Amino acid sequence: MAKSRLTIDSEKQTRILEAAMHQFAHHGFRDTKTDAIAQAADVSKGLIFNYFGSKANLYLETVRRTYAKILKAADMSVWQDSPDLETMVARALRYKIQMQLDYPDEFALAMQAYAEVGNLPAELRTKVAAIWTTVTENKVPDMITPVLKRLPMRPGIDTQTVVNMMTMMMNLIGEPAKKMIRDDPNIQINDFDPIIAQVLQYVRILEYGFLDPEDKHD
Amino acid sequence: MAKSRLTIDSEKQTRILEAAMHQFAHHGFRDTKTDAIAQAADVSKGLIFNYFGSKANLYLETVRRTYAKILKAADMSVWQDSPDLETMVARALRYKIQMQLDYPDEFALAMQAYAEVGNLPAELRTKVAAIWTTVTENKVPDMITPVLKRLPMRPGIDTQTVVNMMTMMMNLIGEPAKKMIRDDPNIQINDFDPIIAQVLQYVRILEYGFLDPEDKHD
Amino acid sequence: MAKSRLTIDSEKQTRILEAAMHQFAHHGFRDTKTDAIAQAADVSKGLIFNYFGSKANLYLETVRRTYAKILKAADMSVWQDSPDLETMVARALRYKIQMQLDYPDEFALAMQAYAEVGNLPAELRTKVAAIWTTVTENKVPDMITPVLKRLPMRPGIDTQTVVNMMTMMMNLIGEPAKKMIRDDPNIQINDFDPIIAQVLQYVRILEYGFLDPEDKHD
Amino acid sequence: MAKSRLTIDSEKQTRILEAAMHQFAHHGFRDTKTDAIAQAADVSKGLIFNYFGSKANLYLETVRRTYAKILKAADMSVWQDSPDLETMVARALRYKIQMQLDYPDEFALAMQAYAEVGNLPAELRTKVAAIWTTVTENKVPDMITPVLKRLPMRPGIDTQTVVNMMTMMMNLIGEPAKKMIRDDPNIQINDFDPIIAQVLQYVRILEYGFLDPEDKHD
DNA sequence: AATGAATGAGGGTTCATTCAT
DNA sequence: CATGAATGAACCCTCATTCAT
Repeated sequence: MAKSRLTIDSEKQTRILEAAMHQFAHHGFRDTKTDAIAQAADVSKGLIFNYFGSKANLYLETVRRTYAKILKAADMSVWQDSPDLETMVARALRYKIQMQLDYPDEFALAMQAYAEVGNLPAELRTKVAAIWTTVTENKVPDMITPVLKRLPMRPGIDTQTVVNMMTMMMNLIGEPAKKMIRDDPNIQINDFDPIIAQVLQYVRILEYGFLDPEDKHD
Repeated sequence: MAKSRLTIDSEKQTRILEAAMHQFAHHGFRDTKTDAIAQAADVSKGLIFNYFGSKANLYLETVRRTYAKILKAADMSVWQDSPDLETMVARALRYKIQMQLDYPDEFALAMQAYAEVGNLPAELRTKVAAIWTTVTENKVPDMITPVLKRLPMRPGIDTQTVVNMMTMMMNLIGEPAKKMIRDDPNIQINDFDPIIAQVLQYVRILEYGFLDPEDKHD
Repeated sequence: MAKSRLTIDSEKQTRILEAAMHQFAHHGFRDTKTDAIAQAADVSKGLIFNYFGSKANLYLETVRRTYAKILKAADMSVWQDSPDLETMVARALRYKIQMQLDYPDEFALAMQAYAEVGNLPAELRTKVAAIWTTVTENKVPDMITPVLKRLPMRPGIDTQTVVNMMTMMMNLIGEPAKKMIRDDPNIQINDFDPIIAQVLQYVRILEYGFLDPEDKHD
Repeated sequence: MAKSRLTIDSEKQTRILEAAMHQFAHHGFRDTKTDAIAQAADVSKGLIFNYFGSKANLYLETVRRTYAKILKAADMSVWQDSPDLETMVARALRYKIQMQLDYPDEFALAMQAYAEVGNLPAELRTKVAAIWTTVTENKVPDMITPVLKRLPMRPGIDTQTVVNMMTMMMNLIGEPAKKMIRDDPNIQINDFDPIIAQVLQYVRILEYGFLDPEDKHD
């Protein structure tokens, strides 16, 4: 029978996870030192290993919980009942950026983790990838499809394809937003209007195409 | 008169660069050990330093040459005179995948290097970024704009925006293609038809939009 | 609150410093291996770096403390109130040799450090030289001048010149004494009488000259 | 029967020894790289090992020949028939400095070798020390004794003691002279007058003592 | 004989992990 | 349970020495 190894002081555990999130987000897995995490969490280095077993496992747990936290905090319903697609996109993006402002470390880690999957030690890589799969497949509800369903699609268009493209476009803001937040931590939500507008342009092209239908050339 | 430095056995140099390419591509900079490269290249560790000075410099040189090799091999003209946009995209993608089949390690490294720039040691990061800049700014011709120029654009559409979107769509195949090649090294070019078809769907949506123009709803 | 650095086990620290002193004294900076120090101190190599940061810094610290230790132990007053110069010199030399017997490694390191300053890596050289300067300028009192002041100097003789010569003569015993101690670790203080007598001869010549004043030749 | 291993190109051998002398003189044994010697001698690194077997042996040979060269060049008779001791010392010092100007590398090596004996690898140390012993015991003629013999010595004064002291005093100029030459390679012999004068002061004290014989105090 | 490319043992340093207290 | 001092495997890089040509 497995004994319940350890009594965990969840306050300390939280401090560790938060410190880990911050460090991993900013330095990546390899360049984050357990020393730094321990110091930031005001906890002994030993405790980290007591609680999480290894640096790799701490990383895993940190990533897992970070995704969970983001998903939990996200209230996707906000933009459910938008009058049209562009309004929905605009709302969704504003909401997403707002979350990025509210949870900068969480988002930074999520993006960092996603970016560095390829660099992780093989075993860790697999597990992180697994988290990613689980999250996107089971947890993130598709908010786009319902909206699309209410729109008249051109015959022959596969809805899933459109969803994919929409998703890509909406994910584009993540990186520049991170940069903007890093450069000016006091930035306001309205400062992101230009990049939102850019995405809206993309969306408009998705809707109507870039070709001129009037032009009957050849 | 004393020679400036060192006579280089280009066969060994090639072996080193190839081994380095392979290792860096699969483990990234930090997790690649000079020992492993030496062993893979069937060369002593010392020689690597004789030839390249440092691990960082070997990485740099490997990346530099890999980009150069890819660019040199790429004959962008192939799809220049396509009858229409979709044909061009199809040809371009087939060509790109063919190259990825011909140069799997090169592409893997290129993608890996691009992905891990953010995690490199500061000094190295700068230099790799510089390579990237040089390559994209000076070497890679924009093959899309000329084709677009011959097409009737809807009023109000910014060409650059369309180019960006087209580029994104065309870059999508890289990652899945890498995976497919890794999973089955004997894969044939035709096996990629489905993902090419997928991209073509994306392109068609970019051209015509996904909304049905006939449907005058509300 | 987090401690600034590291709790130091001063017993281990002492062992390290002693081992370092011994090794550096006998092999010099370059040829002393941190491995050897660790082994001699019965401590892991890592700990040396935890405590001292680098081999160079360990050297510096070892030299610094060695000088301090010698100076602290030295009670210069012993020979202050000697009836005459030769008695003072004899007492000073016996005292110095006694110290060399009590602190053989310390003296060996002091001499080695002094001798190898010129061969140290540039940065280290500067710092060791600085220690040397501090010690001689601020710590070592000039015991000779006061005694000389009480003696009638021949007109035209510069006191500083005499002090220099006296110092040289008194420093002569260091090297042979070290050798004698190394050859026979159980050597007694009286065994050094001959070399002390030798120095006294030198001193007597300094005092009275070697020329016969009676001989009015040509 | 030992075969005469190798035909030696004595021109190359000379170049090697000269380069070695220069390098060893300026960087010491450990910090001199065989690469640097080979390059300076315009000879392959391999040849050095063919001719001298090892770096240590090259060092030994270089030191040996350097001492021999200095001794051979020195014409000690120059100051033999001086009217008095001080004139002899002055002449000897000027001559010595002149040689130091003529053979800067040789003297620099001699001094460096003497200074770094303690730092040499054990085996090498022994051999270098042996050279030193041989040279001083068998080769350097005592130029001072004859002069002293013509002077009236105070009763009870041991001639050898005086010789030792005279030698010390005369060796003092070596180090400052080296420094001066290094600082200004175009320095002239007369520029050394001050330090020669200083030594003469020392000599005068040796002759007459620093005590005032007139002062019958207490 | 001469070359210099190639070797690889070793050295200083880092840092995840352990374990005695 | 918590600590953090201690460990030591690993890693990059240097350079004397070798040896095929």
